[in-house]
Amino acid sequence: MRYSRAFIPTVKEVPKDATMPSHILMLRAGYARMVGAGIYELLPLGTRVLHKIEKIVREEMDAAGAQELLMPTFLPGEYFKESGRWELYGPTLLRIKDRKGGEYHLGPTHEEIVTDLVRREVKSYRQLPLNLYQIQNKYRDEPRPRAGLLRCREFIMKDAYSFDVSDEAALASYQQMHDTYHRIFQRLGLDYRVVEADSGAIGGKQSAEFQVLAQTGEDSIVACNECDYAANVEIARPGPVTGAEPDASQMLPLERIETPNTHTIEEVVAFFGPDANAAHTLKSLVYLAGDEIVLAIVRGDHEINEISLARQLGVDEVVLASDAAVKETTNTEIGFVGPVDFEGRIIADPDAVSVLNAIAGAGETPYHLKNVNHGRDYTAEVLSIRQATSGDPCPKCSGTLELYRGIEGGHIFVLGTHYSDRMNATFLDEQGNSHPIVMGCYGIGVTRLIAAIIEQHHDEQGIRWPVHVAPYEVIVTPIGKDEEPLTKATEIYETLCAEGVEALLDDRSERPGVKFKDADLLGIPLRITVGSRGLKQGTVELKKRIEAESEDVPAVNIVSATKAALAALRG
RNA sequence: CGGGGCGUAGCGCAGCUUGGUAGCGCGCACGGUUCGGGACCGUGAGGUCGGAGGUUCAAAUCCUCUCGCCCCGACCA
Repeated sequence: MRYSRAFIPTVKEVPKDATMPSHILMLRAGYARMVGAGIYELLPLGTRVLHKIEKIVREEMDAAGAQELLMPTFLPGEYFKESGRWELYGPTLLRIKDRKGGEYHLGPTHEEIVTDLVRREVKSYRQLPLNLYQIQNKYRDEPRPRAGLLRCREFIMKDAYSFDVSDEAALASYQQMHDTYHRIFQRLGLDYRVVEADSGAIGGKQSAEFQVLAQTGEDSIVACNECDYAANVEIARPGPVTGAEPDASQMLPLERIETPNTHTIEEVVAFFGPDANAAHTLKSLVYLAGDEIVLAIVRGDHEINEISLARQLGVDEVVLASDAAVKETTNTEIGFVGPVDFEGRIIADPDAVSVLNAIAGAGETPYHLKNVNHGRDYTAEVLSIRQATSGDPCPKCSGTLELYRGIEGGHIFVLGTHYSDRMNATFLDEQGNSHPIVMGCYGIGVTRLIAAIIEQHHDEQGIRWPVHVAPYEVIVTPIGKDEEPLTKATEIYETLCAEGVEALLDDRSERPGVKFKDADLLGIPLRITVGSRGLKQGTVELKKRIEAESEDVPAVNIVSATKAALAALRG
């Protein structure tokens, strides 16, 4: 491709609405443009990267025996009604009425549609196992789209569905996808962790997330520094903690202290001065669990795990009470709620119970209590309800957990017969007996991965694509106003193209600085600079985007040197 | 949905407090000088000031409503 004819609208200034590196760079380097909140255009460069990722995904899926198909995105509502997700999905489902008033929606994921296909076409165990996948646009009216391509309302997903005759066979399919995903994520050049995760609204028994490590990620995960344990903090449990009751002989008398304007743990700690720290305080949160009001207590430096709390209380979810509700039920402003004299159910984390002479809200505005002790001043049901965090013991070995931020790039599930039961998808076994088909589903956020790769591969100057996904492998940059560099660069470019190298020729009549800046911004892995200075010695320069220094190469050898450098980058 | 912020030329912004000719930088077009890390000079094109209503002789500016976008939270494969 000749740059002078390419549609690569780069921008010098940082777009106002972008804050994350991948978002900023995709806009600045001309890979994408926004059309609406969570709705993006992929420009030619972005589309080339998309196709590179899709190619890797297809190769690995096909190698695993999965078969690609294409289902519609515009769907009659009946299938989601059949499974119950027409209601369950709520406002996230983008609903449409046709001219006759019929109810339709755009597909957020396709368990129902593929299950319908399979129940119509698959009747016998002889037709199983089966793994069907597609790569297409998905639609979810997210409550809060954000960060460019990381969370969109329209996005491209690879979704695969496996169908098996038994739980054991389904687990084998799941394991195969697990392995396939490892190969895909490795080929994409990503640093990632496979973590245990909550299976959420999709319904299912077992699931694992492929989390791309990035400080800007939305998800928090913990991973052991010694074994392979890793989990989303949504479900991670810290390893054994003592939960020891404080030593009664060291308890100090309770003190009530006026503490105006201390609504957060930080403010409380600041108020009590240098001796206080968050681990010495109790965080009290009022939750609605079904019809019941529950006070949940964790240590001030810990975060509560709402999923864990809900499960142990035996409810679907717990909802943090609104400011008004807290005031109504406790007669206390947010920030001053506490366990002492609280009338109602109190659940406390073991680490909170162990705190000796803690600082806690007094249950009265604007006071806090000093020297609060479990057993003496309040009594709680002790349940592990906090999120795991850095420094916690590993639940599986003697190692220590580390906290990471991650971007959910893929998620695989064992679904069991959740959908096949509801939709009556069955097969006949050797004896002619009917059984529900056992399913699994496997997603990869393809457009999200474009952003995730950039989050891991960039510097101050721009993107640094791994070769396997770069829109072009080489950019040939003639420098200077003379004819020779352009002539020579064109010759090199044409030879590279003929040899199957994906090359971009910067034939624009721009000054060198502009071309270098753009080349770095675009993130092309290799740059060949052709200038009259070098040509006098018969050399051109070869530079890797990920290295600071360039290398002089005799012009006659540049094609083979380029191919060698590409091979080295491919690893 | 709760909290905060922002909508003025393609992009980034000033102007608004105190109503009175719509500005700057980048980009774009043309001419000239330049040419190894986002050059310089000159000329020029380009704006219903997000939208609607109101106050006023007069609204980018004041008031009301509304739409959109971003961030934090809630929520969410």
